[in-house]
This record gives sequence, structure tokens and C-alpha cells, in this order.
Amino acid sequence: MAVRTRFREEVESKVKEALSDMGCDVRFDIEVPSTWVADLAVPCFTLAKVLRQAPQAIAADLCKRIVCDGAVNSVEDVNGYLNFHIDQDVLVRETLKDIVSAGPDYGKHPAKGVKVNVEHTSINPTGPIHVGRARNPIIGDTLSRCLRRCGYDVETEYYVNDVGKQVVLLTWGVRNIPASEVDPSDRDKNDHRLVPYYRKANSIMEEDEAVREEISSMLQRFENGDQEVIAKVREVAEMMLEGLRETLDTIDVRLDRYTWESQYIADGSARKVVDSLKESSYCGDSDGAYHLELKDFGIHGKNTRFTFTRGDGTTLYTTRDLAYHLDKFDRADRAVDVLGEDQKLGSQQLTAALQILGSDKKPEAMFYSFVALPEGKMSTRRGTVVYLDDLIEEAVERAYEEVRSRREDLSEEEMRRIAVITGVGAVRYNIVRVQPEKKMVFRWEDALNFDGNSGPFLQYSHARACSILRKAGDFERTVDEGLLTDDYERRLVSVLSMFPEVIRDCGENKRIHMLPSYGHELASAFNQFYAAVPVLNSGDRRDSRLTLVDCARMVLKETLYTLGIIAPEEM
RNA sequence: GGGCGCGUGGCCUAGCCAGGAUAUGGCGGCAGCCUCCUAAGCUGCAAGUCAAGGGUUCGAAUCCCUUCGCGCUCGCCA
Repeated sequence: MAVRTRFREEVESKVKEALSDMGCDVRFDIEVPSTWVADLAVPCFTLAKVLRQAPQAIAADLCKRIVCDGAVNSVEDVNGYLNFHIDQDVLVRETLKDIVSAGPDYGKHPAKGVKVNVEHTSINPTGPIHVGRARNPIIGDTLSRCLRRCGYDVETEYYVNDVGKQVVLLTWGVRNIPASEVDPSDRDKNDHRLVPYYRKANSIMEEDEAVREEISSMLQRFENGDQEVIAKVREVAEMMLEGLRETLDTIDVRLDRYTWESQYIADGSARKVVDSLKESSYCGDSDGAYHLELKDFGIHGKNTRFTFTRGDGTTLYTTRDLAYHLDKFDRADRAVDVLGEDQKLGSQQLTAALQILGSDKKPEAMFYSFVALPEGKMSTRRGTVVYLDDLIEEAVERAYEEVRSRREDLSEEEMRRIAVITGVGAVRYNIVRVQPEKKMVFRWEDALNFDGNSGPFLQYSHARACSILRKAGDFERTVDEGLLTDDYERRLVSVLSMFPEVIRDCGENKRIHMLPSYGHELASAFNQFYAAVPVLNSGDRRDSRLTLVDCARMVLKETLYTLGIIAPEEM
């Protein structure tokens, strides 16, 4: 058992015992104090009523009855609190032993045998990814990594929306407009190259009635399940997706599976959903278009009507999404959807409809706010847009300038490699450090921050640890708490010991923004130790300190890995 | 207008779900630190009506109500 867990359990049983000693058996809270006054505290204010004594008196009384042993080093009563201190020797010994024996698996929870599907990104294949939506792949990928570390069997999935007017129009454009008639693209990459065709197709359609009809007939055939049209559109969507995948690849986001929306038209499962919903008592229709009335499902206002077929009987996006979710539920125990905040109502309606379909599972949605520019919302049409490709390129370029200015000993190739790792690290870290539901304003100065609370700050600590170990050569790994007595050493160990709990919180509660926060705390503790405590020239403490450095290095590396960021050995 | 979300020093942000002790860090500012393991670092200082008001409570950034500001949403679009 992890030391901190053991410490908490011991505190709990000691307080419980002391209370029953006093003849009462009440619930009490154990909290982590906001300041460094204690490792754990029990406020006695709630006990005051039951015991009819002042909280201060209760705390003092309890304090006297508690015998400190095991992981509990001491307890004192302060202003109605019982303040517990963890035994530093136990903390150091147990934590470092855990890390040394578990290695890279430290903080990895045992396999749960639960399969979780995480759907993320799912950006429409009609243009390059812009930073307004860049939170999606980064949040989704980080969450997946946290869940895996929590012991879940995770499959990540991109739902490709290859159905609808947008993609059909794009397909028409790509197949009918000669290359000579479109503007050159700003980047030689499929997603960027296809955009001019989309723009051109749009303007042609607006002027040409015949084209408009052609497109609408294509759409009609598509939605009726015409395999030939579906295949054509799919082909173009594949091309676009190839570009998007390249972008995702540069930020180390790789999905296990791509599922095409058209599949649910082609295999008839969307049709089955329609038939099944029509049987429901919540179903109604107007002019042949069917809908569900959802006011009994916690949906308020005038959003209670959920339409699932058009008047001509064809299915809608939401209908296909129902078929898709039923499919996911067949394949996994849980389904997580990482969605933009504009999907909130839709997701709520989807959940209600799934319930009506008799599904016993519910999708777990995770919403994020769109990233905006200082001057407002990003808009491709107004040209106020920053592509993720541009952001990455700029970040890598800036990182390159950084390495070059401080490491003239490295080869060009090594500097380039480090620049990519730190530039991408800065971008990913900057996006995931903020709570997803908080709105974010994109500023180059924040996105390209390499100091303080940033990805490179963590990477730098890791590189420093590697550097010490490299210079140390062979050493004996020893855990001797008697040789690690410095405040900086103990503070570092204390942070290391929190890792398993942090991972649990990130995965189980989907609070992934706590991971960068933890990483910063860890890197900061390491840097303080680094500045204050010599390692290589520390006589008989050398091996112990090197062991500590190696443990820190490992946890730093695993923290970065779980954030989807590479830990460079030098920078 | 209805629904949902957000509002914490000049700027960004943690804590809010499970109320508790002097509100977490960072950026920027100011003052220091490279004869020592990478200064993308370390140390110190200044800077806060936790949007506003009310309520619950021994105790509220945290829970409840009202107001204001911002975002999203309210399609037989995807």
C-alpha cells in the first residue's frame, strides 16, 4: 500500500479509536491543510455539537488519547484542529522503495478489467484543425493516458463526420474543379490543399443553379444509402483526414480507431434506431418528421423536442449518433465523449434518447470551451483563425532559437530534435493546464511560454536529473532514510509520494488539469533540491542522493508521458 | 427571452463537487544569485473588496437566492 494511503488510514483509525474512548462514535472529516501546518488535519468543529464541548477542548482531549506510531509521527492540537504529521523516515523509505521496485509502473493502478472508449477530436473533415478546437485532441489524449494509468483498458476513437452537405460539397469541388482554377494553398498538406476547392465549390454553388441541384441530388442519394456516392465522399474525406492525422501526429496524438458516420447509414443501424424510436410513447410527428418529447428527461425550456427524421424519412446527424453510441456500448463498458461546449444540449438529448432505446449505459461527456482570439471568436470566413499547424511550427521555431542560444555544443540535428520536443511540450502543456470548461483566450505569449508553469519547465528538470545521472556513471541504488535528511530532500520525496493519488484523481474524476499542476510542483521541488543540495560531491550520501535523483527523474518522465509530452534527456 | 457554463492581484490560474486555520502557483514588475551537478533555474519583495448584494452556518472563494458581465445553446444543420 502506498505510504500516504497507509498514513491516512492510520489517522482515521486512531481518531476513531480516541473518539470511542470518549464514548462517542461520530463521523469526522480528514483534510489536507491548505498550508504546510500539517500533513493531514481533523477539524473538530463538527464534533462540538455532539460532544457539547468547545472544539478546542475536544481537540486537546483527543490529542492526549492518541498514541503515535507507524506512519504517524506526531499529533498536536491547534485552534480546534488535530494536526497530524507523517513520519519522515517512513515516508522517505516507503516512497523510494515503491518507486525503485515499480520503476516506470510507479503510480500505475492494477488492471480493472473495464473497457473504456474515449471518443475525441472528431473534427469535421472539411479543413485543417485550428486552435479554437485544439483542446479536443489534447484533452482527449491526456484523459486516455490518465485512464490507462488508472488501470482501465482504453480505446480511443475518432468519429468521422463524412455525412452532410459540407463534405458532399467538398467532394463535388475536388472531383469537378480543375487544379488550375483554385487558389494555391498555404501549406503542402492535404487538409490545407483541399480548402481552396471547398471555397471555390461554395462560390460556384451560390451562382450556378445546376450545380446546386447536382449537389443536392448527391446528398439525397447519399442519405438514401447509395453506395457509390458514399464511397466517393468517403474517398475525399480520407484525403482530408490524412492531413488532420499528420497534424495530430506532430503533437503525439494517435487514435486507435476511426469510425465513419456513413457506416450507420450503409449498415442500416440508423434505420433500426428510427424504427425503434417510433415505437416509443415519447414519439410524435409533424408532416412526416418524427421527434421525441423529452420534457420528462430533465430538459427544460423549449428544447424538449428532439427530431430524429426529416419529412422525407431520411436520418439526421443525431439519429446516426444514437446508432453510433449503441455500437460503442457494444464494444466497451464505458463511453466517454470529449465535446465542444456547443454540444451540451445535443448530448443531453442523446442521453435521453438512449434511455428511451432501453440502453442501460450513459455516455460520459466532457466539455471544453472554445479557444478564442483576443479580438473574439475564431472564424475561417473572416480569416481570423490560427491553425494548429501554425502554432506548432511557431512553437518549434521559438524552441529552436532557445536551444541554439544556449547549447552551441549540440549538432544541428540534435537541436532540431530537442526543439520539436520542447515546442510541442509547451503547446500541449499550455492547453491542458486550464480546466476544460474555462474559456481560453489564445495569446502567442502564453502559448509560447517556456518558463515557470510550462511544459519545458518540467522537461528541463528532467534533463537536469538525467545530466547528473549521466555524469555519475554507475552507482549503487540504496534507500537509506538516515542519509536523506535535508528539508529539500524530504520535500521532494513528499511530492513524489503524491503521484499515485494524483493519477487517480485525474483519471477517476476526469480532472486532468491537476496533472500539469502536479508536474509543476514536482519539477519545482526538484529544482529547489538541485540548487541547494550537491549530489555528485556528497561523500557517503552520494548513492542515496543519486537514488533520489533517479526516482525524481522517473516520476518526472512518467508525469510528462501521461501528459503526452516527451521527456528529453538533455536540452 | 429560456437553459447550461464561466467570473479569484495588472494578466493567466489552483482551490469550489465532499464549507474550516494566514487563498495555490505562474507571467509581468522590483531586488539579489553562475570559481559548484544545464540560469528554460534558484532566493527575496511588492501586488487580492475570491464579479456585486443578500441568505444558511460557530465558520463561505466553496452551499442557496438575486443581480451584473462574458461564452455557448434553443435547426426537418453537422
